Amino acid sequence: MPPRTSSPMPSSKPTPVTMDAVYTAPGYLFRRMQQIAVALFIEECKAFDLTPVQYAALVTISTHPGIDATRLSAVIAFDRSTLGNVIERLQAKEYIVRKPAPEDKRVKLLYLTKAGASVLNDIMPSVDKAQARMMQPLKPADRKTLLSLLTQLVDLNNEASRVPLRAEDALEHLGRSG
Amino acid sequence: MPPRTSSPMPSSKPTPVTMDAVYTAPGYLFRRMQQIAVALFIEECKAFDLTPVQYAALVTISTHPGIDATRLSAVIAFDRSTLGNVIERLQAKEYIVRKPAPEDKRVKLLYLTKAGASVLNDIMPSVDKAQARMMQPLKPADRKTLLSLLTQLVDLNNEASRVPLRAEDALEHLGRSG
DNA sequence: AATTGATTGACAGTATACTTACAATATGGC
DNA sequence: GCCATATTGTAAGTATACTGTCAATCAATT
Repeated sequence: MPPRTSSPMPSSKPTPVTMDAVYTAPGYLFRRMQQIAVALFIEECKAFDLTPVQYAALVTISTHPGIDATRLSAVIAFDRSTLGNVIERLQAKEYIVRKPAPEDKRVKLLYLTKAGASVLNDIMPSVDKAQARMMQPLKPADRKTLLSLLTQLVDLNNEASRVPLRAEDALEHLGRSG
Repeated sequence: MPPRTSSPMPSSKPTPVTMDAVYTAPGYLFRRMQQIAVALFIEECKAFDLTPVQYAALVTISTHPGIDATRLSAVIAFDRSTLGNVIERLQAKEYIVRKPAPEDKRVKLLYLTKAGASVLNDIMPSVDKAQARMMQPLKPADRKTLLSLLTQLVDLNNEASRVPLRAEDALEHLGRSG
């Protein structure tokens, strides 16, 4: 972060504030891009009535049938409480079912229904289109650079988020790789 | 987006899904980074009880005293409805006041209070620290590259979001630049 | 076996972020 | 001056995204 003024002298006066304090902040730019990403996803996928979060949950349940809610939250770095509502909605749409785990009465295991597998299969091209659209304005080389830096940054900052990604830990017992 | 399988033959079978459908999607990475950015902001600024959105609103009201809610939403690309709640909270904390506009009975103009100006001045170093922390894991050259690409991408995708940034339009009548 | 501590799913509460709708008010064309 | 249209703030409804807390359950230690 560059200093907010070019004044070389310490001063007791309030620092003059400009909109740069917002517009050039990485946090603001990430918020904008997330906003844009969600808007494009919803637009491309409106025929399917699935949100980005619901899509990520469906993908994960598809690749890890029988996963429980807590592990699912760790695998996609969602908040556990938030995920409860997401699961309810997917269940209401009959895209997933919950079965009690026989060996642990606390746990409910998650499985795709036929309708869930079908919608997941059908929505894929639209998801890809949305993902492509948000990167489209950049030159291909710049897209690669951005994606690479973003992947690094998310990985290196993993512990900073309240809900760190714990893919490996969470999936140990399932004997599957994501 | 690369094809999801290497199968050269068309097939009626469902496409096999892997977690790459989530982890390598730019939209997922933007969501993660936003999550991380908010977490770092809250952590660094917890002494001030301000959220990132409330901070951005305060900065804008500070640089554009007498702005109204609709214009404010355009300047920081917030949803107008969402902003209503944000303004209420800032008002409850007595960081801003709303005064009816004399020439238009619909409009309420926004101004910082002394307490608002004070908290904005005081929180700045913590905000800068949070912004620096989220980029810290990258090498300085990579930080610059990422920030540049991100700025370009947000700008070029502006119209894609439901609430495009309209800084200039919104501020024409105020005779100020942000 | 009984207690301690951790885990799981659920719930309440706050804060974004969007949708649609609506009443009050302004504005422009006529 | 009047009327269709647009704007402003507000509200209700949905969906994330987090904070807590809690009861039920399980596991680990004594």
